Amino acid sequence: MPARTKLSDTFCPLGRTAEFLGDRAVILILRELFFKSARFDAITRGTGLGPQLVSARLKMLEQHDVVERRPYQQRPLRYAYHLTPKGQDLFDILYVMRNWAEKWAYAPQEVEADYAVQYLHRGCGADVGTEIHCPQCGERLGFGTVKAVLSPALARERLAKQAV
Amino acid sequence: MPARTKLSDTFCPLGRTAEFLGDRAVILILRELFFKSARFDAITRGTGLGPQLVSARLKMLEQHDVVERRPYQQRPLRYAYHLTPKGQDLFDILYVMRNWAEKWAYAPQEVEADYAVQYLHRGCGADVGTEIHCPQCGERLGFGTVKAVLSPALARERLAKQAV
DNA sequence: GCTTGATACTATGATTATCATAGTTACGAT
DNA sequence: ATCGTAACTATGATAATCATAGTATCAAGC
Repeated sequence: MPARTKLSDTFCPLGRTAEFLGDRAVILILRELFFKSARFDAITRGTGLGPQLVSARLKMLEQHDVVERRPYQQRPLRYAYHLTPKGQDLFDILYVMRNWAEKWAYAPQEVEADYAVQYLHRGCGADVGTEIHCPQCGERLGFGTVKAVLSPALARERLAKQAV
Repeated sequence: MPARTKLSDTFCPLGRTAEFLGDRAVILILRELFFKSARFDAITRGTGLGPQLVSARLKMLEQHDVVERRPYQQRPLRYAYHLTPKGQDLFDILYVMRNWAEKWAYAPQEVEADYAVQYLHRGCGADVGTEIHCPQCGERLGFGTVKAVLSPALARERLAKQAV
């Protein structure tokens, strides 16, 4: 295909995230990294993707400072991949993706357990469930429960795109 | 390219979400729908994508029961696109994607406002910020704060993939 | 009644991303 | 000296995406 349209120069934060998280390969690679599969072959096997794709994406993620390549042995020299703080903060996104699938996208046969992946909060021991909550009042957040206020710059950008 | 590897028949909920959310076009289209741009041309212009792509993705999302096509006028007959409950529950994912970008992926020039999009909880009025919290103790959730417990089926699947 | 405009798409050909498969490099071990 | 392991790179086929243009249906204006 022709070069895909550039999205990263937008005031919309979601557009910028979509630019590189809107990619099956990236999501799967991040999953492996969160599961502590740090080595190239483990990532390749865990994702089922070809090595060129994995290689290309890891390089890209490294450039974006999401992933860091560190040697884990000297002879022969071998590198493993680790999440940077910026990459670790992507946890929220993968966590919420999991939430949605546990509720809506069922596995082929299902189910021995309530969840395919159960998450327990290390701090208090609670099962964190599949919802997100308001930090102040604790009520469930979701579609319609929040009001979006656009910055002037983003509002202008959106308006311009709708003009004919 | 050859048909891409099928991901949906996995016990991993994240893999199933990645199958169709791991796509720039889908994320952008959902953004427009959450912003109440329901009509085809509004979606096309708002995303900057070609009409064939938008058309193909909307059909796909309709098949997955994420989007619903409803007539908004009779003559000439015209349809608009709306999120189903399943689609509305994707809000959490887009919300958290926005959180990450507000913190890590800056816009070209920045910044007139703290956030490009500020979210206020309709229930209590609070700015919901950019973090997610434990529903029980209210502490911040993130990388390392939760323990993942895999179901037996998913654990077996992961083990099988790592075998040589 | 003929043209213009709006809306919602579909069709075409060029270009590029991804795939499966195989090959490469560097070393350790047998 | 060959085999094995780990981490990739190279190649050619195929499919997805893009820009651009075109189709279909009706309303409204001249």
